[in-house]
Amino acid sequence: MGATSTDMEPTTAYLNTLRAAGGKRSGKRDLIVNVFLRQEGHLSADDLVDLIKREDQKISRATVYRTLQWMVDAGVARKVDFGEGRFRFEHSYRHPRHFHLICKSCNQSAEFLSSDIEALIEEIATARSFSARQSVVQIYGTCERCRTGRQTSAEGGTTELLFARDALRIAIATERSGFEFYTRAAKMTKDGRGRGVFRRLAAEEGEHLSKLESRYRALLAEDPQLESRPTFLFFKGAAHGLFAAGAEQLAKGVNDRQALMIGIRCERGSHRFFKRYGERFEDSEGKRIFLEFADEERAHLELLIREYRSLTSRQRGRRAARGDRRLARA
Amino acid sequence: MGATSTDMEPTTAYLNTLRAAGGKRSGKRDLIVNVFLRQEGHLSADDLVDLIKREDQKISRATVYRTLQWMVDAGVARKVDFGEGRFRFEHSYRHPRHFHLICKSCNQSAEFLSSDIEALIEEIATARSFSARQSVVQIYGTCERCRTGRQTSAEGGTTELLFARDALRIAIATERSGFEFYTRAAKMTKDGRGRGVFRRLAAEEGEHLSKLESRYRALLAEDPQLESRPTFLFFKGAAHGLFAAGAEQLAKGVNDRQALMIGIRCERGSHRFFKRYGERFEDSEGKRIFLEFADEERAHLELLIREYRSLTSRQRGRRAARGDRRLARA
DNA sequence: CTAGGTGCAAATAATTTGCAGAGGC
DNA sequence: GCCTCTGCAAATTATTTGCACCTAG
Repeated sequence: MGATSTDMEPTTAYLNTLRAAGGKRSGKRDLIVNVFLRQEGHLSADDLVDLIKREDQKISRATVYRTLQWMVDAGVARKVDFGEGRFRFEHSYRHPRHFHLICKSCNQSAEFLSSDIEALIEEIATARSFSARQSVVQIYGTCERCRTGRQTSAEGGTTELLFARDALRIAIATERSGFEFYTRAAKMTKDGRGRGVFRRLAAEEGEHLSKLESRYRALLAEDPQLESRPTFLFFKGAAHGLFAAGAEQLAKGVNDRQALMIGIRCERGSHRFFKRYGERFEDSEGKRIFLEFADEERAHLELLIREYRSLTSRQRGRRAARGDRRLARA
Repeated sequence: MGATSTDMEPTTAYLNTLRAAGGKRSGKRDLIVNVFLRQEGHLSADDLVDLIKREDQKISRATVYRTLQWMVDAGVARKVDFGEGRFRFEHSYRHPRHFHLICKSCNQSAEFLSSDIEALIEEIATARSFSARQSVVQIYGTCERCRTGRQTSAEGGTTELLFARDALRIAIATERSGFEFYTRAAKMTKDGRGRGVFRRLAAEEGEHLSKLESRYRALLAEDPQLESRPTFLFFKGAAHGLFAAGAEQLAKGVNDRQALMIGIRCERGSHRFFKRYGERFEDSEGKRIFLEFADEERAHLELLIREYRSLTSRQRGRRAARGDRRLARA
């Protein structure tokens, strides 16, 4: 029913890309694909047949099934199974893989993503030496609306906007703790050159932080209710892991080499996180934010690694010099 | 194919319980249930029909379906959906709810449990004010055997033994860190009475630890390969969370009240964990271990809470006394 | 005797397939 | 003209149901 694609252009462009990729031809397949992409939510094959019938009486159920299969192969659609004894389909355009909350009472389903769960799943697969291609997480139960009767707090909104919002929130939290981390590290580093590196990184993080904050404000302008909508992307590491943990370690007192080490670990962790999610979402604000970020973190990472190498080689040199002196004394 | 129920007695006893609960009568339903319970793994309705046909030619497919439904209602079986377009069934006797690794290549499925994932799922459901009744986690991909061709490291083994093994491992790790925690706490507590409490708890944890260790050895005797089988129950908190985190906090230096507080938090956490998993597994070694444990932790918890109250009331008394003196001076 | 259990065959429901004709390039 | 897509109807697969009959309590 919803049928509100913000604009039609990207859809067409997107389809052309896919048509090329799919390698097959088009006829009224286009009609089916277009109707499908106009919908939002999870359609059963039958739902789609009904919708198509409104525009073309003589379309066959078999064609709809065949087109659905084609869309799945082409990557336009994903087949999802809510245990109803039939499959449903959701489109994947500007819509990353995600998990589901499924209400047994109204049969509606809500979506979420949890980096923490994904990380655990990866760990488990590795521990069992299982090579995971895809995973399904479904929470069955009763949604708020069905339980309380009344409208729930600002449901819905495009996944695209929600993803961008959460991406930005996480990016901001990370930048903030990165900024703190480098500021603190700069204060406690004895080596003059290392101090310079940390200062420079702190400055960069600070600058990027303000850019992100203004981008966040711009995003809020697009949908006044955006801030009150429920979380889509869960990631505990954002605020508490990564740099925050690093900052805690710093507080315990470390030497310059250790500080660099911690910085490297933090940057590597956040680079991985942003890369993973950046790659998941084709052509969207969230993707751009994450990939830019991943790039910046990679640059920092490289800088830190260079600095680490330089520091250890200088230390080795000094140790060698001391050794020479010791030899001379002997 | 497997068909190795360690002993037949518990199955029969179990069925009697259920028959009473189910409220319905038995005929060749018993045959179907028995054949079903003898199998292990995930059977499709059709697999079961084939198996039954071997023992009774004239049994009807419909009866098998009806009995399967009855078993699900009675709690003997669980219906699982691996997205094949049909359902499979697994029995729940001595077999807690769990998650699945599903190999797309050989269609075999392996089981696991992750307390960490479950905790995250609960958190997400709460954040979205969704009341979760049940959740599904499925990892699709390729298993080791299909990938490497050769036999994988000591696969299989009853879920029951695996669960008991992992339950014991976690219990031992927890006791160990609990022991360390209380030993350290006793050392640094100034208040004489509080020190006594911590010492007593340390002694209890130590004693229980050795009991658990001998139980673990006994378990290993039941299946020589047990120790090399893959992990079934994943729980990061076991070693690193709970008491270990508490011990770390202690190391930073705290006063007596704070030490009690930390102890309370740790005991509460482990009590919850053991209760949750203890309740999940009916009539098994794993269940007994976990519930005994939950009980012991609860007792400790109560002791700590009593001590905390007593300490704060004594402090209040002292503060009041100081206040009186101050008033007298004025 | 009577509620529920059982077999058999027919009904559903979701999805797939064979085949002859239509359409794009 | 060739290759693929499409419609239609029949086939397949998984599961359920109506109905007459049977059986345990």
